[in-house]
Amino acid sequence: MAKKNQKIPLTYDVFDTDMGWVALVGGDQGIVRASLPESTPETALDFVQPEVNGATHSPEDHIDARMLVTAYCAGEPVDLSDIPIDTRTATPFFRSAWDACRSIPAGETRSYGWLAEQAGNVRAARGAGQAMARNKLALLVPCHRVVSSTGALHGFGGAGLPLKSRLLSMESDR
DNA sequence: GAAGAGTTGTACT
DNA sequence: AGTACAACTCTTC
Repeated sequence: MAKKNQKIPLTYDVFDTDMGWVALVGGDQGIVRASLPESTPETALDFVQPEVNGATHSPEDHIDARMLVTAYCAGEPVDLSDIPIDTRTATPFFRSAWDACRSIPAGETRSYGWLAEQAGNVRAARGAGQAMARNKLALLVPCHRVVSSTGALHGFGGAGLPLKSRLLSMESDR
């Protein structure tokens, strides 16, 4: 008990969606880490590998999250913000940025500047971008709805860019 | 349209 | 505590 590092019991789950396999890792407070839809469950798990290490496979604990994410990937207008997320490991700025990002309605896009302003400082657009970059909650935080001020689809780590475009198209077409 | 400078925040050493 | 890095935005050529 000397350490104040409270290791909460983590549980993970992997399931197949219309877009691919998604892995979720969560604790008592909510989802701690989530992966993007991948071609194979192995890849999805690899995305959350640092968290899965030591976690227990408990699909029952993420039954609602699985249902929501599955519906979302199928094109259903579900509200992913219903899924509880645990951002205790992140800084207040990140938390605010993610919260603001979840506040963006489906089909709409906001700029990093807007996100930064919601988080506290409009000048912190770069920091806001980093908040999205370090976002561990993938689909749960609609970071794909955040674009640059000029409207260009920036960043998204490469492999996520096509997915971002696809998600935007799906939401916009809806 | 393209290039360069400026600011803020996080992570690592 | 200081340094390095980042998915930005704005001003100027």
